[in-house]
Amino acid sequence: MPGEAAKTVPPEAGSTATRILDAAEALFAKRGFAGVSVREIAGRVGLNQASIYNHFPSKQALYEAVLERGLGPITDLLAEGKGSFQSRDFQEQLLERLVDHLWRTPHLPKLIQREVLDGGEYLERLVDHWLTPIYEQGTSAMEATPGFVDWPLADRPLLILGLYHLLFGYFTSAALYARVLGKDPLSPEMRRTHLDFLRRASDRLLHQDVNAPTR
Amino acid sequence: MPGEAAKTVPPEAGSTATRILDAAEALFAKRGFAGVSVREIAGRVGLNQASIYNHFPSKQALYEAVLERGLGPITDLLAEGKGSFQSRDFQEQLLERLVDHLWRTPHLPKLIQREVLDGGEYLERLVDHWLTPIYEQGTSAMEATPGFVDWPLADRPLLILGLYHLLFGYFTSAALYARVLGKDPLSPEMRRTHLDFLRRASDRLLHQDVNAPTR
Amino acid sequence: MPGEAAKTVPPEAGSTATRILDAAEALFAKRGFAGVSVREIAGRVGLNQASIYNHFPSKQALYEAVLERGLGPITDLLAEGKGSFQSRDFQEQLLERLVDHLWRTPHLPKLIQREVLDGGEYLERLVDHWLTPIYEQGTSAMEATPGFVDWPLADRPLLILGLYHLLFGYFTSAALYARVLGKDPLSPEMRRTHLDFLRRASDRLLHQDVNAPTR
Amino acid sequence: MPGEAAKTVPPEAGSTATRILDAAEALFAKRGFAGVSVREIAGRVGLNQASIYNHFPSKQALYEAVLERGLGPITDLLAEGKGSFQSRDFQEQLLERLVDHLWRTPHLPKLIQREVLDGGEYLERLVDHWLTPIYEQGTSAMEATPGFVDWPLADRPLLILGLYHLLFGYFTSAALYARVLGKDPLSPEMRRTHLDFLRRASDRLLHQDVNAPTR
DNA sequence: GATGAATGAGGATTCATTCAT
DNA sequence: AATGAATGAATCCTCATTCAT
Repeated sequence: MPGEAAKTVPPEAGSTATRILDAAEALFAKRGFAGVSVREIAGRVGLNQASIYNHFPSKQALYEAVLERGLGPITDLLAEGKGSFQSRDFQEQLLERLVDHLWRTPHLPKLIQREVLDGGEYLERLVDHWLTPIYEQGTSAMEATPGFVDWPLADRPLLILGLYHLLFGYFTSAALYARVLGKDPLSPEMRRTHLDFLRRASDRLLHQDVNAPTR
Repeated sequence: MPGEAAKTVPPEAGSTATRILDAAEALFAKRGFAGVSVREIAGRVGLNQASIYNHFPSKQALYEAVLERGLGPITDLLAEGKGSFQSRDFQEQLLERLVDHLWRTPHLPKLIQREVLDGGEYLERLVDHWLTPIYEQGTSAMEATPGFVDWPLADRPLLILGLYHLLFGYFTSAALYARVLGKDPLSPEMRRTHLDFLRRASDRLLHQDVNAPTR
Repeated sequence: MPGEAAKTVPPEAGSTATRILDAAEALFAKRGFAGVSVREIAGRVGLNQASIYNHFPSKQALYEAVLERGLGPITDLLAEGKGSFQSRDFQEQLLERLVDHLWRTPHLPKLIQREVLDGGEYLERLVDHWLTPIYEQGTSAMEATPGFVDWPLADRPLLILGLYHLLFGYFTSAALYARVLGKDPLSPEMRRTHLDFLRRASDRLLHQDVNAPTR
Repeated sequence: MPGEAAKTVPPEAGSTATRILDAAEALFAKRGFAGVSVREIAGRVGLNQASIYNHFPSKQALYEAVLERGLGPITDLLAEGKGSFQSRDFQEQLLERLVDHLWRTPHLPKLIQREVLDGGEYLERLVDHWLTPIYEQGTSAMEATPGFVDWPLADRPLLILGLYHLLFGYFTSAALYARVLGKDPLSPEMRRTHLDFLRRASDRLLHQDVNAPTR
């Protein structure tokens, strides 16, 4: 998108390590691990290249610190309501809070999507240790949701991941949305539209008593 | 990152240029433009790095050739039925043919997603020259679909892009699916499940007479 | 010693790889592995830094190639007369040929001494595979030499290694000799003196009927 | 290279400066000036790299302090008996005291040998100001030793330097000895063997009435 | 006296690209 | 069409050193 002109992280914005993480997060999200040089990250923070290594032992470690920092709140969010997935209210609330968080950290979905595309090993750990438990618990909780059990068993995992794509896709494909919609998808006024759409879509997919034949 | 099992493109598989494109497609899909070196592509084809330049003038040009080759059939597919989006039969058929094509070229969605994440300028051209016209025509055609006009005006673009994510996400996130499902998402037996799921999901989103209050 | 002004290996002197080896040998001998940069080696050969890597995969590999090339002839020399150490004539001849070789490759002893000082692993392989067998065979052959068996058993290994130091020390300490002697120790006229000295010294240590009390 | 077993200089062992010197001596001996980083020296002493500069103005100065501290006692030893070289008793005694000193500071010969190999300028000063006078005085004193004057004039400097190699070589090549002898050359039980050998060897080279034809 | 952070210079190595063969 | 060799620029990272705290 616009304004590629080297934005600098303002010097007052938190500790040096935090400012490095901020700059790295933005850059890794925009161009991926291989597409970003340590020099560039340092430049954004107004540091010499070598100074990065006073805060992080390697580019890889910095990358992982970025992921860690970004993913923590999300897995927390999910883990938090471990026992209450079956309540529709909770589901609504969770959706709202997730959307909220993503709107505040729009780099995050891109980072995750890049990690997923790479099949990176960090993803592996994340999925195994955090997501799978939550996923399984969530799934079993959903068994109580009428609209969910309408779906064939085999489709249910795809449905859940589909919901994930519906949610994350908006951010990972912001560039595409911008082009197609003709307006900035991250503008404040799009936020409500986005949430409304997600509510409606998940409603149709999850909470409807469906007798309609698939054809 | 892992899984480097040096697959070589077999010498008999088409012209040298084609074999280069094949190797490049797989690698660019897996690791992105910046994450792949010309040397590595050449290695996969059993060529010296210099030889690549007998077939493509630059790495960038090779990358674009890969995109061109991959995207052509898809835009053709879409452009083909320019006038007939309003028929539900056609929509069903289009979905089936798209899924078909993607199953045959599973690298493609990854390439596209990377392009989208990068906000690459190639994407720009593609969207402006090809997708936007089709998108607009498709949208206006869909106005005849009852399940579609149930959606608020503002949501409709999001819905269409959401369908895109539902479809493409399966491939872009193959690594995630593999981990979560515990089985190879590209195995032949998953194919039908995937198509079934897509049918059911688009059905619910598009073709249902919905009176259910969104809450 | 004199003339530190970047001597360049003349372009006509053999293949590029050989010229790299020559330059590297001289530099590694003079300043050790860590004290020499690839850039400097390349500079001496009149090459760009990167070009070195067209001929050797790494600095370490280049270093080992230098050792290999230098040590080969010496171990060959030793291995050659495997069965004939007991003949005094052969011993004389061996000494002469060794001295000859070292005078032609005066960098070599320095390289070896540096490797010995480092306790490098290359030395390990060399000693175990090449030197130890020769050493053992040589030792047992010497049992027939009267002047040798005069030495207490425990001293014999030290004696052999002492002879090695007498021989190699002249080259490893060339700088010291230059300073102390006040003349270039590698000048042609010193060569005979050196050989004479070695003959006389080994004679006294090895071939004398000694009854003199050690004190 | 191997054997990095991070030995730390114990905190109680003397003043900080001394502990730095100890750590630096061991490391410089093992890997040479260029092969050791200030960070590593600091690490061994349990200090931050910057702290080194509270005690020594530069890496180079630290290196020279190490040499100074190590070489002082040796040149003292030699200078001490300036007038009494001609006595055989003194020679014996000197040898014993030298060996003694070296066994207590086995890093020293390695440091010296590295300096010699480098042809370092510190060596230059050392040789010119200290060694040459002693060497000349020693030589002229030896003129009274019958076994010495048996040697041709031209050989005599080589003989003296040869004795030096016999003595120092044991320490500079400790790694080689370890490998060839199959036991630790610095173990206490080797000490006597070593001294005995040196006595016997210098005896044969220096104190024998030799009529035996060199052949 | 100790240290965390900063930095310019330089370390080895890889990059995409060119060119003569 | 293929390649070995060459190269300038860039890669990540380490170096010795400085300085404010």
